[in-house]
Amino acid sequence: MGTKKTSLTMIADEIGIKKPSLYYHFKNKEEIFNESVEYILGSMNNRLHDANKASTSSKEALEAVLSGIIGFHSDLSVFIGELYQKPVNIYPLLHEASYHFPELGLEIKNHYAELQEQLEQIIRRAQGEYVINQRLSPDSLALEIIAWLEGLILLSTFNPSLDLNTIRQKIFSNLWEMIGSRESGPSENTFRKKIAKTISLGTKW
Amino acid sequence: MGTKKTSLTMIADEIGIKKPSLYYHFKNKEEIFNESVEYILGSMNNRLHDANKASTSSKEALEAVLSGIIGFHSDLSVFIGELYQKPVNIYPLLHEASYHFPELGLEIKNHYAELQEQLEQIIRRAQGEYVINQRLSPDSLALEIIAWLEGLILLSTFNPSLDLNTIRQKIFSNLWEMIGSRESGPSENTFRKKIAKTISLGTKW
DNA sequence: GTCTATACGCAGATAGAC
DNA sequence: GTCTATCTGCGTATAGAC
Repeated sequence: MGTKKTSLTMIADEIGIKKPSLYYHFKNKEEIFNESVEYILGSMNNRLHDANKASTSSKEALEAVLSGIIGFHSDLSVFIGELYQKPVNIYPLLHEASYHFPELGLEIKNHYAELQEQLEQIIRRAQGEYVINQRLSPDSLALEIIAWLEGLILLSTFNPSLDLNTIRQKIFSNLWEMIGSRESGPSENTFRKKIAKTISLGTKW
Repeated sequence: MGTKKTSLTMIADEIGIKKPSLYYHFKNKEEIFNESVEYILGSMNNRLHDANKASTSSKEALEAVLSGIIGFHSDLSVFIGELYQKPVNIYPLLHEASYHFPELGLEIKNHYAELQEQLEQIIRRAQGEYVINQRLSPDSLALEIIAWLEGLILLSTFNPSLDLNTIRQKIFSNLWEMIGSRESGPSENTFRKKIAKTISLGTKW
């Protein structure tokens, strides 16, 4: 059944009750597991929703969403870190959940789909404002940004010296250096057209 | 102790012997776990070494190393997939190993450090050849490429429709679109200078 | 080298007292 | 709501026969 590494005894000890008392609140271990995952997904979604709502420019929106994901994981780390001293990565948990319980797997897939769509919208807006390289397809880029960030979170759990909160600014500026627009928008295009027109007019004369 | 999800009974069944016979070959479960992780790290390192050796251009080298990582995970998936029907991601295994056993954790850290250094060298070479954007710092970029790829592998285990082997070309071209050089290198710069010189000579006459 | 038999501990889970 | 007592099953591990 569910997370084999976390026993009911551990859970009971942590919240200060005895093991059998858990069965008053939950049907079985699977129910504890399911509700935990749903709670985590719910609070992550809330956070992303708030982040997107509060920001104005497309650049700000993208950074707010990514900061939201990092912040969420940091909160989890601190929350659990007081007991086990190690930062905790929730992706193995989500992976296991989606492996064993199809309904949860579906919710997790939906979570990713929503996140991807949210990023896609921000990217399209940013491309419309000539802030992001137009040659990058929004759906692929959204997926790759999610992968990039989750990979960084994964690596930061391996490597304690890689603290995402301290290098956040550096990471973001690297990201913009990579995905930032290479053209300067329509203003300069019309400027170039004007020059070309002037030159062609000039050669005619 | 080690991987709680995989019991000795499962291992014994899989290789066709009885459970107690495992104790003839290994001292205990921990030894099985340790040697497995070391075997995996070793074969991954061999693969990366071969990939880097066989390639000529810096672009080829980078793609070969990344393909090596993807290929390694695919092989693992097929290898285990015949029994459990699901692609397997080794990062949770590495994570657990580094969590429980400090010596293994050190080896895993070294593996990542080597990989990062290998990528860094390729990136420096590519920047010297004006193939990769010079404004990206090689160490950060190496780390972020590793994160990007591991994130993609992680997501592909969640989402079966995301098959890295089929979209490999698309991923790579996106990567180059992001990190590719924005300047044209000294060769074209001198070409431009020559043109400018020619024009100025022309106007002189 | 591989087996059967067996020891011991801890997991999840239930019954029933307070 | 929380507890003590207890059940059952599976885990790792060992002893000793073939």
